[in-house]
Amino acid sequence: MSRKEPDFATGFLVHDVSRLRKKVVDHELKPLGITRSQWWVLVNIARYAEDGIAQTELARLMSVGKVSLGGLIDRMEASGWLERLPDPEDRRAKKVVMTKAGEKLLGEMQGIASGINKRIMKGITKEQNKLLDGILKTMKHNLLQMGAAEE
Amino acid sequence: MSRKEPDFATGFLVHDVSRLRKKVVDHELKPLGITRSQWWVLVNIARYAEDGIAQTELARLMSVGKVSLGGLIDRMEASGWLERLPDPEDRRAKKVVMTKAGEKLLGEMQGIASGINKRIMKGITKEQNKLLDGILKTMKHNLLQMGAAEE
DNA sequence: AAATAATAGTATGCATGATAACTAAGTTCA
DNA sequence: TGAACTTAGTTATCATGCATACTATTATTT
Repeated sequence: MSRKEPDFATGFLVHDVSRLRKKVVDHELKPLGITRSQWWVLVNIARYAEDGIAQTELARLMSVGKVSLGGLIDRMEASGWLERLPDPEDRRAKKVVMTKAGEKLLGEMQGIASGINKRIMKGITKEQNKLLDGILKTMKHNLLQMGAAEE
Repeated sequence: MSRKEPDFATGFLVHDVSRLRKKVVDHELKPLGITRSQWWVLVNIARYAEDGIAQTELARLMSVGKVSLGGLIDRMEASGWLERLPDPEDRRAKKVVMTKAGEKLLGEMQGIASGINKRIMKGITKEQNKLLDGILKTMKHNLLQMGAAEE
Protein backbone atom coordinates (compact mmCIF):
# COMPACT_ATOMS: atom_id res chain seq x y z
CA MET A 1 0.00 0.00 0.00
CA SER A 2 1.83 3.06 -1.24
CA ARG A 3 1.35 6.37 0.50
CA LYS A 4 2.64 8.36 -2.44
CA GLU A 5 -0.72 9.16 -4.00
CA PRO A 6 -3.09 11.02 -1.70
CA ASP A 7 -6.76 10.16 -2.14
CA PHE A 8 -7.54 13.45 -3.82
CA ALA A 9 -5.07 12.85 -6.65
CA THR A 10 -7.90 11.97 -9.04
CA GLY A 11 -9.26 15.48 -8.83
CA PHE A 12 -6.03 17.09 -9.87
CA LEU A 13 -5.56 14.50 -12.57
CA VAL A 14 -8.92 15.56 -13.98
CA HIS A 15 -7.83 19.16 -13.71
CA ASP A 16 -4.58 18.48 -15.56
CA VAL A 17 -6.25 16.53 -18.35
CA SER A 18 -8.89 19.20 -18.78
CA ARG A 19 -6.35 22.02 -18.87
CA LEU A 20 -3.94 20.24 -21.22
CA ARG A 21 -6.76 19.20 -23.50
CA LYS A 22 -8.02 22.76 -23.67
CA LYS A 23 -4.53 23.90 -24.61
CA VAL A 24 -4.08 21.28 -27.33
CA VAL A 25 -7.56 21.61 -28.80
CA ASP A 26 -7.47 25.41 -28.81
CA HIS A 27 -4.11 25.29 -30.52
CA GLU A 28 -5.38 22.90 -33.21
CA LEU A 29 -8.58 24.88 -33.75
CA LYS A 30 -6.80 28.23 -33.91
CA PRO A 31 -6.65 28.27 -37.74
CA LEU A 32 -10.45 28.00 -37.74
CA GLY A 33 -10.78 31.00 -35.44
CA ILE A 34 -12.73 29.19 -32.75
CA THR A 35 -11.98 27.83 -29.29
CA ARG A 36 -12.96 24.63 -27.56
CA SER A 37 -15.57 26.34 -25.37
CA GLN A 38 -17.11 28.14 -28.33
CA TRP A 39 -17.24 24.89 -30.26
CA TRP A 40 -19.11 23.30 -27.37
CA VAL A 41 -21.70 26.08 -27.58
CA LEU A 42 -22.22 25.29 -31.27
CA VAL A 43 -22.61 21.58 -30.52
CA ASN A 44 -25.22 22.24 -27.86
CA ILE A 45 -27.22 24.63 -29.99
CA ALA A 46 -27.21 22.12 -32.82
CA ARG A 47 -28.34 19.40 -30.43
CA TYR A 48 -31.05 21.20 -28.50
CA ALA A 49 -32.10 24.31 -30.35
CA GLU A 50 -32.95 23.95 -34.00
CA ASP A 51 -34.67 27.31 -34.16
CA GLY A 52 -33.20 29.37 -31.39
CA ILE A 53 -32.89 29.13 -27.65
CA ALA A 54 -32.83 31.59 -24.76
CA GLN A 55 -29.45 32.21 -23.18
CA THR A 56 -30.54 31.19 -19.70
CA GLU A 57 -32.03 27.95 -20.99
CA LEU A 58 -28.87 27.12 -22.91
CA ALA A 59 -26.75 27.93 -19.87
CA ARG A 60 -28.89 25.58 -17.79
CA LEU A 61 -28.51 22.78 -20.34
CA MET A 62 -24.75 23.24 -20.35
CA SER A 63 -24.48 23.58 -16.53
CA VAL A 64 -22.72 26.89 -17.05
CA GLY A 65 -23.43 30.26 -15.50
CA LYS A 66 -25.45 32.64 -17.62
CA VAL A 67 -22.75 35.29 -17.28
CA SER A 68 -20.08 32.96 -18.65
CA LEU A 69 -22.32 32.00 -21.54
CA GLY A 70 -23.15 35.64 -22.18
CA GLY A 71 -19.46 36.39 -22.67
CA LEU A 72 -19.01 33.42 -24.97
CA ILE A 73 -21.97 34.53 -27.06
CA ASP A 74 -20.56 38.07 -27.23
CA ARG A 75 -17.36 36.78 -28.79
CA MET A 76 -19.11 34.28 -31.04
CA GLU A 77 -21.53 36.90 -32.29
CA ALA A 78 -18.56 39.13 -33.10
CA SER A 79 -17.01 36.23 -35.02
CA GLY A 80 -20.22 35.71 -36.92
CA TRP A 81 -21.07 32.15 -35.81
CA LEU A 82 -24.15 33.17 -33.84
CA GLU A 83 -26.83 35.82 -33.73
CA ARG A 84 -29.05 37.19 -30.97
CA LEU A 85 -32.62 37.70 -32.13
CA PRO A 86 -35.32 39.39 -30.04
CA ASP A 87 -37.88 36.95 -28.65
CA PRO A 88 -41.31 38.18 -29.75
CA GLU A 89 -42.93 36.36 -26.82
CA ASP A 90 -40.76 37.89 -24.10
CA ARG A 91 -39.10 41.25 -24.41
CA ARG A 92 -36.51 40.38 -21.76
CA ALA A 93 -35.26 37.34 -23.65
CA LYS A 94 -33.18 36.86 -26.77
CA LYS A 95 -33.17 33.87 -29.10
CA VAL A 96 -29.70 32.63 -29.88
CA VAL A 97 -29.45 31.14 -33.37
CA MET A 98 -26.59 29.74 -35.38
CA THR A 99 -25.70 31.57 -38.58
CA LYS A 100 -24.98 29.81 -41.86
CA ALA A 101 -21.27 30.39 -41.16
CA GLY A 102 -21.67 28.72 -37.79
CA GLU A 103 -23.33 25.67 -39.31
CA LYS A 104 -20.65 25.40 -41.96
CA LEU A 105 -17.92 25.66 -39.37
CA LEU A 106 -19.51 23.04 -37.15
CA GLY A 107 -19.58 20.64 -40.07
CA GLU A 108 -15.93 21.22 -40.89
CA MET A 109 -14.95 20.67 -37.29
CA GLN A 110 -16.38 17.17 -36.98
CA GLY A 111 -13.45 15.54 -38.73
CA ILE A 112 -10.79 17.66 -37.11
CA ALA A 113 -12.21 17.08 -33.65
CA SER A 114 -12.47 13.37 -34.24
CA GLY A 115 -8.80 13.24 -35.24
CA ILE A 116 -7.65 15.17 -32.18
CA ASN A 117 -9.72 12.91 -30.00
CA LYS A 118 -8.23 9.75 -31.44
CA ARG A 119 -4.77 10.97 -30.52
CA ILE A 120 -5.80 11.96 -27.00
CA MET A 121 -7.42 8.55 -26.44
CA LYS A 122 -4.54 6.55 -27.92
CA GLY A 123 -4.01 3.26 -26.09
CA ILE A 124 -7.44 3.33 -24.47
CA THR A 125 -9.92 0.65 -25.50
CA LYS A 126 -13.60 1.20 -26.30
CA GLU A 127 -14.55 -0.63 -23.11
CA GLN A 128 -12.24 1.51 -21.01
CA ASN A 129 -13.62 4.63 -22.63
CA LYS A 130 -17.15 3.57 -21.83
CA LEU A 131 -16.16 2.89 -18.25
CA LEU A 132 -14.42 6.23 -18.05
CA ASP A 133 -17.51 8.05 -19.29
CA GLY A 134 -19.66 6.25 -16.74
CA ILE A 135 -17.42 7.19 -13.83
CA LEU A 136 -17.12 10.79 -14.99
CA LYS A 137 -20.90 11.01 -15.24
CA THR A 138 -21.19 9.77 -11.67
CA MET A 139 -18.70 12.42 -10.55
CA LYS A 140 -20.54 15.12 -12.47
CA HIS A 141 -23.82 14.02 -10.90
CA ASN A 142 -22.29 14.11 -7.41
CA LEU A 143 -20.86 17.56 -8.03
CA LEU A 144 -24.17 18.92 -9.24
CA GLN A 145 -25.81 17.44 -6.14
CA MET A 146 -23.18 19.12 -3.98
CA GLY A 147 -24.32 22.56 -5.05
CA ALA A 148 -22.37 23.15 -8.24
CA ALA A 149 -25.72 23.72 -9.93
CA GLU A 150 -26.64 26.82 -7.91
CA GLU A 151 -26.66 30.14 -9.67
CA MET B 1 -25.30 1.44 -31.52
CA SER B 2 -26.51 4.86 -30.45
CA ARG B 3 -25.44 7.93 -32.37
CA LYS B 4 -26.37 10.27 -29.53
CA GLU B 5 -22.91 10.55 -27.99
CA PRO B 6 -20.27 11.82 -30.38
CA ASP B 7 -16.83 10.34 -29.86
CA PHE B 8 -15.47 13.53 -28.35
CA ALA B 9 -18.02 13.54 -25.51
CA THR B 10 -15.40 12.27 -23.07
CA GLY B 11 -13.40 15.45 -23.47
CA PHE B 12 -16.26 17.70 -22.55
CA LEU B 13 -17.20 15.41 -19.70
CA VAL B 14 -13.69 15.90 -18.33
CA HIS B 15 -14.09 19.63 -18.82
CA ASP B 16 -17.41 19.68 -16.94
CA VAL B 17 -16.10 17.61 -14.04
CA SER B 18 -13.01 19.77 -13.75
CA ARG B 19 -14.98 22.99 -13.84
CA LEU B 20 -17.65 21.86 -11.40
CA ARG B 21 -15.06 20.42 -9.04
CA LYS B 22 -13.18 23.71 -9.06
CA LYS B 23 -16.39 25.50 -8.18
CA VAL B 24 -17.31 23.15 -5.34
CA VAL B 25 -13.83 22.90 -3.86
CA ASP B 26 -13.19 26.64 -4.04
CA HIS B 27 -16.51 27.23 -2.33
CA GLU B 28 -15.67 24.80 0.48
CA LEU B 29 -12.15 26.17 0.92
CA LYS B 30 -13.27 29.81 0.89
CA PRO B 31 -13.36 30.08 4.72
CA LEU B 32 -9.68 29.12 4.74
CA GLY B 33 -8.82 31.89 2.29
CA ILE B 34 -7.26 29.59 -0.28
CA THR B 35 -8.30 28.22 -3.68
CA ARG B 36 -7.95 24.79 -5.22
CA SER B 37 -5.09 25.85 -7.51
CA GLN B 38 -3.20 27.51 -4.68
CA TRP B 39 -3.64 24.40 -2.56
CA TRP B 40 -2.13 22.34 -5.34
CA VAL B 41 0.92 24.61 -5.31
CA LEU B 42 1.34 23.94 -1.59
CA VAL B 43 1.03 20.18 -2.11
CA ASN B 44 3.69 20.21 -4.81
CA ILE B 45 6.12 22.32 -2.83
CA ALA B 46 5.68 20.01 0.14
CA ARG B 47 6.27 17.01 -2.09
CA TYR B 48 9.23 18.16 -4.14
CA ALA B 49 10.84 21.14 -2.47
CA GLU B 50 11.63 20.81 1.21
CA ASP B 51 13.95 23.81 1.17
CA GLY B 52 12.85 25.96 -1.70
CA ILE B 53 12.47 25.57 -5.44
CA ALA B 54 12.84 27.84 -8.44
CA GLN B 55 9.60 28.97 -10.07
CA THR B 56 10.44 27.58 -13.48
CA GLU B 57 11.35 24.21 -12.01
CA LEU B 58 8.11 24.06 -10.04
CA ALA B 59 6.15 25.06 -13.13
CA ARG B 60 7.81 22.24 -15.05
CA LEU B 61 6.97 19.71 -12.34
CA MET B 62 3.36 20.84 -12.35
CA SER B 63 3.13 21.00 -16.16
CA VAL B 64 1.98 24.59 -15.85
CA GLY B 65 3.24 27.68 -17.61
CA LYS B 66 5.68 29.81 -15.65
CA VAL B 67 3.49 32.88 -16.14
CA SER B 68 0.46 31.13 -14.64
CA LEU B 69 2.53 29.95 -11.70
CA GLY B 70 4.01 33.42 -11.28
CA GLY B 71 0.53 34.85 -10.83
CA LEU B 72 -0.42 32.16 -8.34
CA ILE B 73 2.72 32.83 -6.33
CA ASP B 74 1.97 36.56 -6.36
CA ARG B 75 -1.38 35.98 -4.72
CA MET B 76 -0.09 33.33 -2.34
CA GLU B 77 2.77 35.54 -1.24
CA ALA B 78 0.27 38.30 -0.56
CA SER B 79 -1.76 35.84 1.53
CA GLY B 80 1.34 34.84 3.46
CA TRP B 81 1.50 31.15 2.55
CA LEU B 82 4.71 31.47 0.52
CA GLU B 83 7.81 33.59 0.26
CA ARG B 84 10.19 34.38 -2.60
CA LEU B 85 13.83 34.29 -1.46
CA PRO B 86 16.74 35.32 -3.67
CA ASP B 87 18.79 32.39 -4.91
CA PRO B 88 22.42 33.00 -3.90
CA GLU B 89 23.63 30.72 -6.69
CA ASP B 90 21.76 32.47 -9.50
CA ARG B 91 20.75 36.09 -9.40
CA ARG B 92 18.04 35.56 -12.00
CA ALA B 93 16.25 32.95 -9.93
CA LYS B 94 14.14 33.05 -6.78
CA LYS B 95 13.63 30.26 -4.28
CA VAL B 96 9.99 29.72 -3.42
CA VAL B 97 9.53 28.50 0.16
CA MET B 98 6.50 27.76 2.26
CA THR B 99 5.98 29.90 5.34
CA LYS B 100 5.01 28.50 8.72
CA ALA B 101 1.47 29.68 8.00
CA GLY B 102 1.51 27.77 4.72
CA GLU B 103 2.61 24.57 6.42
CA LYS B 104 -0.04 24.94 9.09
CA LEU B 105 -2.72 25.54 6.48
CA LEU B 106 -1.66 22.55 4.43
CA GLY B 107 -1.96 20.35 7.49
CA GLU B 108 -5.45 21.63 8.27
CA MET B 109 -6.57 21.06 4.72
CA GLN B 110 -5.82 17.34 4.58
CA GLY B 111 -8.97 16.37 6.45
CA ILE B 112 -11.21 18.87 4.71
CA ALA B 113 -9.97 17.87 1.29
CA SER B 114 -10.42 14.21 2.05
CA GLY B 115 -14.03 14.83 3.06
CA ILE B 116 -14.84 16.78 -0.07
CA ASN B 117 -13.25 14.07 -2.17
CA LYS B 118 -15.31 11.31 -0.56
CA ARG B 119 -18.48 13.12 -1.54
CA ILE B 120 -17.32 13.71 -5.11
CA MET B 121 -16.39 10.02 -5.48
CA LYS B 122 -19.59 8.70 -3.91
CA GLY B 123 -20.73 5.46 -5.53
CA ILE B 124 -17.36 4.79 -7.16
CA THR B 125 -15.42 1.75 -5.97
CA LYS B 126 -11.72 1.63 -5.19
CA GLU B 127 -11.16 -0.53 -8.27
CA GLN B 128 -13.03 1.89 -10.50
CA ASN B 129 -11.07 4.77 -9.05
CA LYS B 130 -7.80 3.02 -9.75
CA LEU B 131 -8.92 2.33 -13.30
CA LEU B 132 -10.01 5.93 -13.70
CA ASP B 133 -6.62 7.20 -12.55
CA GLY B 134 -4.86 4.88 -14.99
CA ILE B 135 -6.90 6.06 -17.95
CA LEU B 136 -6.51 9.71 -17.01
CA LYS B 137 -2.76 9.24 -16.74
CA THR B 138 -2.71 7.77 -20.23
CA MET B 139 -4.67 10.75 -21.53
CA LYS B 140 -2.36 13.17 -19.75
CA HIS B 141 0.65 11.39 -21.22
CA ASN B 142 -0.83 11.56 -24.71
CA LEU B 143 -1.59 15.25 -24.32
CA LEU B 144 1.93 16.04 -23.16
CA GLN B 145 3.24 14.12 -26.16
CA MET B 146 0.95 16.14 -28.41
CA GLY B 147 2.71 19.33 -27.51
CA ALA B 148 0.86 20.49 -24.43
CA ALA B 149 4.23 20.67 -22.70
CA GLU B 150 5.66 23.38 -24.92
CA GLU B 151 6.29 26.79 -23.46
C1' DA C 1 -54.92 47.52 -10.16
C1' DA C 2 -50.93 47.91 -7.20
C1' DA C 3 -47.35 45.77 -4.83
C1' DT C 4 -44.33 41.99 -4.73
C1' DA C 5 -41.76 37.92 -6.80
C1' DA C 6 -39.33 35.91 -10.14
C1' DT C 7 -36.82 35.84 -14.48
C1' DA C 8 -33.61 37.33 -18.68
C1' DG C 9 -29.86 39.51 -19.59
C1' DT C 10 -25.96 42.82 -18.61
C1' DA C 11 -21.98 45.20 -16.08
C1' DT C 12 -18.17 44.71 -13.06
C1' DG C 13 -14.41 42.65 -10.89
C1' DC C 14 -11.61 38.66 -9.66
C1' DA C 15 -8.87 34.02 -10.31
C1' DT C 16 -6.80 31.03 -13.43
C1' DG C 17 -4.23 29.79 -17.42
C1' DA C 18 -2.50 30.86 -22.01
C1' DT C 19 0.87 33.56 -25.50
C1' DA C 20 4.03 37.01 -26.81
C1' DA C 21 7.36 40.24 -25.86
C1' DC C 22 10.63 41.96 -22.73
C1' DT C 23 14.74 42.45 -19.08
C1' DA C 24 18.38 40.60 -16.66
C1' DA C 25 21.63 37.17 -15.90
C1' DG C 26 24.06 32.98 -16.89
C1' DT C 27 26.36 29.78 -20.48
C1' DT C 28 28.72 28.48 -24.78
C1' DC C 29 31.65 28.88 -28.35
C1' DA C 30 34.43 30.96 -31.88
C1' DT D 1 37.39 37.84 -24.37
C1' DG D 2 33.30 38.88 -26.63
C1' DA D 3 29.32 37.63 -29.35
C1' DA D 4 25.50 34.54 -29.54
C1' DC D 5 22.48 31.68 -27.23
C1' DT D 6 19.83 30.15 -23.29
C1' DT D 7 17.36 30.63 -19.05
C1' DA D 8 14.52 32.95 -14.97
C1' DG D 9 11.23 35.86 -14.18
C1' DT D 10 8.05 39.75 -15.27
C1' DT D 11 4.64 42.63 -17.86
C1' DA D 12 0.81 43.00 -20.88
C1' DT D 13 -3.16 41.12 -23.10
C1' DC D 14 -6.61 37.68 -23.91
C1' DA D 15 -10.37 33.79 -23.00
C1' DT D 16 -12.94 31.39 -19.67
C1' DG D 17 -15.66 30.97 -15.59
C1' DC D 18 -17.16 32.56 -11.16
C1' DA D 19 -19.92 35.82 -7.82
C1' DT D 20 -22.40 40.00 -6.98
C1' DA D 21 -25.21 43.57 -8.15
C1' DC D 22 -28.01 45.92 -11.36
C1' DT D 23 -32.02 46.97 -15.15
C1' DA D 24 -35.92 45.69 -17.50
C1' DT D 25 -39.47 42.80 -17.98
C1' DT D 26 -43.02 39.23 -16.69
C1' DA D 27 -45.71 36.69 -13.27
C1' DT D 28 -48.01 36.37 -8.90
C1' DT D 29 -50.43 37.85 -4.89
C1' DT D 30 -53.23 40.65 -2.27
